[in-house]
Amino acid sequence: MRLSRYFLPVLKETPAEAQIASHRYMLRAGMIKQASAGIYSWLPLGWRVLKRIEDIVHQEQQRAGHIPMLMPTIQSADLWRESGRYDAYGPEMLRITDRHDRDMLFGPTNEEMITDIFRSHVSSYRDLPLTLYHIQWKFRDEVRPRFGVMRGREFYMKDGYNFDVDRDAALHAYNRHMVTYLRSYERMGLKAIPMRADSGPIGGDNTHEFLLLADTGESEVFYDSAILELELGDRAIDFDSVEQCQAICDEWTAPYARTDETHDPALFDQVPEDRRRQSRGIEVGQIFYFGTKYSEAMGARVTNKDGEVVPVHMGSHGIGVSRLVGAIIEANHDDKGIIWPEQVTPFHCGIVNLRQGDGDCDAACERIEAALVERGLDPLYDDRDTRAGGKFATMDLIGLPWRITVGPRGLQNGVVELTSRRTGESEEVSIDAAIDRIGQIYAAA
RNA sequence: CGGGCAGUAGCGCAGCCUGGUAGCGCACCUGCUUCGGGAGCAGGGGGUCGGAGGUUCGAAUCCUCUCUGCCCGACCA
Repeated sequence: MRLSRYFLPVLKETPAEAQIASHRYMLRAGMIKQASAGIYSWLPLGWRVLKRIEDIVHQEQQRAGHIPMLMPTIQSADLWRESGRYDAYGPEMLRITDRHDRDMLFGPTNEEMITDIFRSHVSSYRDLPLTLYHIQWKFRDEVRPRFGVMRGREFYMKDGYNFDVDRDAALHAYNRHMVTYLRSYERMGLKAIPMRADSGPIGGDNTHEFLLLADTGESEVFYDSAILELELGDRAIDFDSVEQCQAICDEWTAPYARTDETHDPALFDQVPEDRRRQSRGIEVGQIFYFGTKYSEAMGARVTNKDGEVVPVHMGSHGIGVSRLVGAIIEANHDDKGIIWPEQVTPFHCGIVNLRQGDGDCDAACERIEAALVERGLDPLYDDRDTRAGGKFATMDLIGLPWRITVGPRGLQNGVVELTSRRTGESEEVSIDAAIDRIGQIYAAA
């Protein structure tokens, strides 16, 4: 993509309303524009990151056999009256009336709707296990939205629902989700820690939330630093294997890790002192097993092997996709701007032409751009006729992990500069070597 | 929902106290010079001062109401 033809409205100055780094940088980098409190338009650069996160979530869910679908944003109040949550949810739920004076709502979550779909079409244990999910916009009318997309009213979330014949099967689904979540975060270049949590209004007795360590997090967290060493890597996982999923979950839940809601100082004291950590965290996902809470209320039953009609055991699982964009920035930035992990970066590499209009520089940049595109990568070529300083500042702000700088001085010696946004380290290499290096970096990631 | 603050050009702000018909920086447009970390000079465009009512000869400025946004708290993915 050529910057001169793109839409990247960067701001030199920080809008007054933005308090935390991710919000400031998302506005300044032209990723989002506020539409009203807690509601944002996603401009092209922000949209790219959102989609990359979404892609990873889709891939990891489907790898585990979970089935994608899409439910509407607007729901009928009737379903929510059945579960009893129409009254229980309170003013956080945005209630809408249509032209026929019917009560509607903008969905804050989809347990009722998915349960309705399930009960309409499934009646035998033979059709289980079943896990359906979608990635869709949600709305919660927060009293006080803040921190940009980190705590918006409208937000983009993956929410999945498992249906199983009994508690054991549902607990395997729970474990399976924990594994898919761990892998998803890892693939985004993040260290998210599963922590025992409160179930809140969704209900249920088994729940973990996943927290990203960041100073601006909303939760106080306590953990054993040993958990930071754990890595799934690219190990082969059989998601049908109860034992393997259980083993991975055991591994990740063995070290102490809790939020202030469930913190137990006595247990924490048993962690060796040099490994005790206290910090702040951002919640980027949560998994629940809640048994038959909704299936009983809404009559989602199947006939089991013994011919008995039983309510299905369910769980729900969420990843805050739009929130992750902000959370990743909170965990990856410096005083110049964002530093994207390679796995979610909006463009793989920036190309800075220091002397726009110079035949050699233009040709070299175009050659680099074409070669990277040829390799299936998305470079962002800053071909604007502006000075070097502005181009560097823009690249630093939008945080592309790699930058190839092309100038007349280097070209005379047959080299360009390859710079890491994260370390700031630069090296002078030939054009071909720069292209190869970028290619290799992304082939590995 | 309690407490606080703010709405003046796309963004950041001054002007308001002490009423006299709107200004600065950045951004934008034109020209010339410049060109490896947000250039310089010259010229130019853009605002019914959030909205409604009131006081006054006259309101960005004073008064009343209202809308919107932000911060702290309670709440939350």
